[in-house]
Amino acid sequence: MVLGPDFFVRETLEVARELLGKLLVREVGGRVLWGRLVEVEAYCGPEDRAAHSSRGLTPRTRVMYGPPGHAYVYVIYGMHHCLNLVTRPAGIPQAVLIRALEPGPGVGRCSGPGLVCRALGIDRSLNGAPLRPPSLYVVDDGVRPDPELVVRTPRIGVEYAGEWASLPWRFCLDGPYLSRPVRGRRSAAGGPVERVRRR
DNA sequence: TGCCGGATCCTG
DNA sequence: AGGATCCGGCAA
Repeated sequence: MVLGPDFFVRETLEVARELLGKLLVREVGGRVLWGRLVEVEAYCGPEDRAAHSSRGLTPRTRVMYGPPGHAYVYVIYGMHHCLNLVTRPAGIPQAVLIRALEPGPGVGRCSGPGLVCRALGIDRSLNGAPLRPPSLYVVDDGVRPDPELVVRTPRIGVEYAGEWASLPWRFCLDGPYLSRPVRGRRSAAGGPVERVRRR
């Protein structure tokens, strides 16, 4: 089933946790691209100093202040896109950053927020778009992730956010598709994970 | 109007 | 370890 606003309106940390294992689906140019969500981060503005919305309502953060179940897409470092899914009712500027997917058939490497957008053909034209077919949406296919594999860590790349940086608001489904390995865990073989060939 | 840093990725 | 590359936010 397709997840709608009543899924995304809830507590952002709860939405983030429950997004693990769901399918992110992108339909573009007659193709259906998808992957299973394995890494997300919760951004709980405006209090959360790591969240873009901690600076208040601006043209960029406008979508985060809108209703739940919409895409917030922004450009970072001048060359990459990052996809967020807006949570909470309108007026509460929070969202979940999509950091990594286990790619579906024919989909390229999706381990990292920029790579997710590259692999699924997501850019700023989707900023503010509602999460529903036929362009971009999230599907629950009934597969429940093994709770043993769910790991929480601090968020990536938000060192500037002071005490907010250390909160365990990154949610991972442990495995080979994370943007960065989870600390304190080893691969099944016990050795270093083989570096995936780049493209 | 101008400057500066960034929720990144890739190569050396 | 550093470069690519540009937009948004803030100061002036």
